[in-house]
Amino acid sequence: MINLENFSEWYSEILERAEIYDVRYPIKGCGIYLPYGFKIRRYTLDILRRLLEERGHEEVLFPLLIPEDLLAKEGEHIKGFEDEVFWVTHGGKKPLEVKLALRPTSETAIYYMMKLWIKVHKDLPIKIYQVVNTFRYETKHTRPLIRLREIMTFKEAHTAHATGEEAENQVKEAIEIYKEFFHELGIPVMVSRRPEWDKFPGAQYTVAFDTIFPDGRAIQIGTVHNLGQNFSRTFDLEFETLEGGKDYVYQTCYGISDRVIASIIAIHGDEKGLVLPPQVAPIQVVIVPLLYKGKREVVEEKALELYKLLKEMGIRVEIDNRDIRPGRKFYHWELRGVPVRIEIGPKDLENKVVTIYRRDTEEKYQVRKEDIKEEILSLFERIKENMRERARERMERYITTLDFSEDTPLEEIVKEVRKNLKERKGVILIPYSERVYSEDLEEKVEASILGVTEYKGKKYVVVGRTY
RNA sequence: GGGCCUGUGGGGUAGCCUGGUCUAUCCUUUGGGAUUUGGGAUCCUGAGACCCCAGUUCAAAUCUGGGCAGGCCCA
Repeated sequence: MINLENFSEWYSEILERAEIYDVRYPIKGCGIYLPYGFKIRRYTLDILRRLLEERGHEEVLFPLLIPEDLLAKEGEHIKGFEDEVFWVTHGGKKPLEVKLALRPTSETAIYYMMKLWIKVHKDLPIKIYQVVNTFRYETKHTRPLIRLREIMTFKEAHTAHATGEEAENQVKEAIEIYKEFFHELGIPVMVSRRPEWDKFPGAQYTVAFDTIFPDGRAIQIGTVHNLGQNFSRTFDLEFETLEGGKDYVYQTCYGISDRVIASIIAIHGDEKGLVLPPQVAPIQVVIVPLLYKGKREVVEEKALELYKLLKEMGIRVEIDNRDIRPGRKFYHWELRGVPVRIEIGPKDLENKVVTIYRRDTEEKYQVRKEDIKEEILSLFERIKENMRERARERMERYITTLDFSEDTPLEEIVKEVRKNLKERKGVILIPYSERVYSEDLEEKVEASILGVTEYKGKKYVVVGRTY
């Protein structure tokens, strides 16, 4: 129904037809979350908020504008962003004395304030996060929800700690949170430490989460940074230690963006449209009554009864009462990825059952009326599990492991990697060695080194084309 | 960063080369009505478009320049 061969085309068609995101706003890289898309976003963020708050994070909200001097304070950091900052230069007709940046990210804004908040070790740790829009003046191709000029959803967490060890543990916690988050969404990920040349500007090191899209390109969907004392030194985040001395705080930050929404769509979707994990589906169950003349009222009544039952269970349920043919409704809701559809018709009433259709496997089966409650709950679990498993398998097919020895000539490695990238797409894993782990190799194979990762107990360099 | 291409109702298109026949084609969408309903029904009747600015010309959807927006290829 929708061509899966051309991912790019499939993706834009889904966004439009499933009413997730409207790309037609007249500014490059800026679009609109439509109600349906917005709900997916909200339920996704609900999960993330829950996971963060369970582990002691608190939500805050910082201003969009950052004065130039503040943004420029950390040398390495600003270098990483200066070419892509949007500037507010005027107030009305008057030029501003200090230009104001639309935040490309909020480290500098937040750390300026942290200085006011931190005096002694008892003020630590601080674990805060916010969900905001950020801006990057992208010159390359923008892509809806993947490469935006206005990133509408950026969940950024920032922490400050009394010791390096604590910060290190915080990095681990963040990784755990994100792992759990992606697990909930059924999005398979690879976790790797980014190479020096590709880490977050100003960070000591960066750990990144990547998944692989159906076209075989890798995409970064989460990052965790250990900032050490880089920022705390420039922002003078000094505190009195337990022993009465002075030290600068140790910081971490980690972020998730709109790309998660793009991933939910891309990773699980099929030729019929979206397939949504139940936790983030705006409508979890849709009831389609089959209205034959003469038997209309009975069916409608039973549908309403069922609706009330599910509603009481806290399920997001709707009845589709539109006066169009059932087939049309089926396609409509399948396109939108509704996980479960329940059909009720005269035949079902006779047999005291309902007909259930699950979106992920496209199976249809009957359930006795009295078993519906239990069935739906366990079905949600089965759907989650199945989607996760299927996505994992799909990604595995895009992971190619190559085996080289220390004396394999570099040219041969390059040749093999290029060949495999071309034929198999996805990512190529090369046994770790220093001569391979260099920017030089990226140029030779015309792809990026995502980093170093553990895979099936061995250490590999991960290479792939990225978004 | 360099190169190529495109812009017509909400979406997809025909027309553009060779200006006039355009009151702009077809599919989809959409309002109203009839009929139908276990996988995209049908009929009747309405609605809806030449990206923006300037230029050439008696005349521009069509030609020229610029802007904006989008797509593709190479680094």
